[in-house]
Amino acid sequence: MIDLKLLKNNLKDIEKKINSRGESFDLSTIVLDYEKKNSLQIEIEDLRNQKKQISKEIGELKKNKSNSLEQEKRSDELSTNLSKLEKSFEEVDKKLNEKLSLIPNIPHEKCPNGNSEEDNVEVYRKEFENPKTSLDHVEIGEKIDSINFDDATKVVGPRFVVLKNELAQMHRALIQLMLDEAMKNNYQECYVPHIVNSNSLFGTGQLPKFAEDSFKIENDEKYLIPTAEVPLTNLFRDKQLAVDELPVMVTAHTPCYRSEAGSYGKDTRGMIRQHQFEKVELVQVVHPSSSSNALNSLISHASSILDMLEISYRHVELCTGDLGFSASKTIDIEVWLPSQETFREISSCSNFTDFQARRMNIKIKDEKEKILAHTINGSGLAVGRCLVAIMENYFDENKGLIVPEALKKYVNFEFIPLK
RNA sequence: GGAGAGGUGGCUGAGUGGUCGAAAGCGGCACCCUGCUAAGGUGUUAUACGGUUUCCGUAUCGAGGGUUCGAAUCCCUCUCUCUCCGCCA
Repeated sequence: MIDLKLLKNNLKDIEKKINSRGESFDLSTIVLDYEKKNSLQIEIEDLRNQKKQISKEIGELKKNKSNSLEQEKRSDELSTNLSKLEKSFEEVDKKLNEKLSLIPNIPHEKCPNGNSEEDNVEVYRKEFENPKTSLDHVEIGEKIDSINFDDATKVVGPRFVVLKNELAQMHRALIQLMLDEAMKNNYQECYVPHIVNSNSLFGTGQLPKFAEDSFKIENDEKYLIPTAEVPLTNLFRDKQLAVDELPVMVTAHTPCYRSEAGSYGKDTRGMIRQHQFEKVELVQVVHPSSSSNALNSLISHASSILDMLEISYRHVELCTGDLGFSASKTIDIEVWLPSQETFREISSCSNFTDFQARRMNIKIKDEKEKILAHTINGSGLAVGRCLVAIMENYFDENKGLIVPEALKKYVNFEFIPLK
């Protein structure tokens, strides 16, 4: 949620920034609604004040056993007027909230302008030498008899996968490695619910606009989580954090469920885009003055996994047109996939400024004042895609899939042989 | 799933129709006093929104509705917590 007062005082500037995302929002009607709401509020409060006074008078009169009919009549009149005004106030307020909750965050000043992925800007690249193969992870999976999409389709449907044998172990080991790394970086490990209520999804910004992206539990206002960002960040909903508790740093491994509505025909091969995947998420709640640095630290925490695994990656700053709804600034970490001869997203690290904090009322208590916190998060990392990256970067066509050095202490084999 | 009890400020806990945004205590903050100081005294201490912004107004006692001139208090619905029983990984 953006700040209404700020919007009112900087309408043109904010409208321009938000519309640089590519969609055209009319923010001036929001400001008009806001002003209308305020003027109604003034009227209503005045009438309520009068009514209160009269009620007090009636109380006094009754105590003295005096007649209070005159006052009761006036109070009735005020009530009639009030209920009319209150009704229109509620309408305006509701309309205003509905509109406001659909407005995305304001992109950061320095966010590169652009319309799509094409306009994202590479800001960093790190390369490692690895064995060369022309096979993609699906073919590699077959060669080591460890990956099966048909079984998954039978059990549930498309966009799921079954992993077996040592590859399934490696998948699990990756989670362990990522959590260990997060804890080394002082994140507190949490085990969190994988189902959340609609308030939580509203808080992080998936609702109301992106309801169709999530799996909803039938006959219940609850959803499977699309990312651990939702339960982790909502741990702090309606909380007031003391300055000396900051920065709050939490992590969790969870499965993530996404309907992938609107991505028909996209990444249909392999396990790049699935309805269910595992992820280790990093979340920070920080003071506004340090959110920019916090994002950088989080990016380096996430990237360190790829440094350890020695797989080439780059950082890409998302342009205004590619930015997610709640984010003000986002750096994607993209990993090298030889089969596609391209870098693919494996983590998305964002600064949400006070946008999520305003939606879920996360505050920081200073000695003097209370201010909204800033929230930061990113994957550290997406496990499925990381496994894909390992498969394609560590496959020796004569030997099998080699276990990256950093992962060896988590499994009891050096490589997965060809079957 | 069945039965019962209960949700009041940072916390404990009074309050069953008016002068209650709410006693008292604890905790916090400010000042004062004081050589036995982990003591004493005084004051202050909720949140949000709005305004003509050192002040004023309105709302908020789990949430929503109702009764009433007037609701923390009465009525209805929902929700959450606790206890007991049942079932169960």
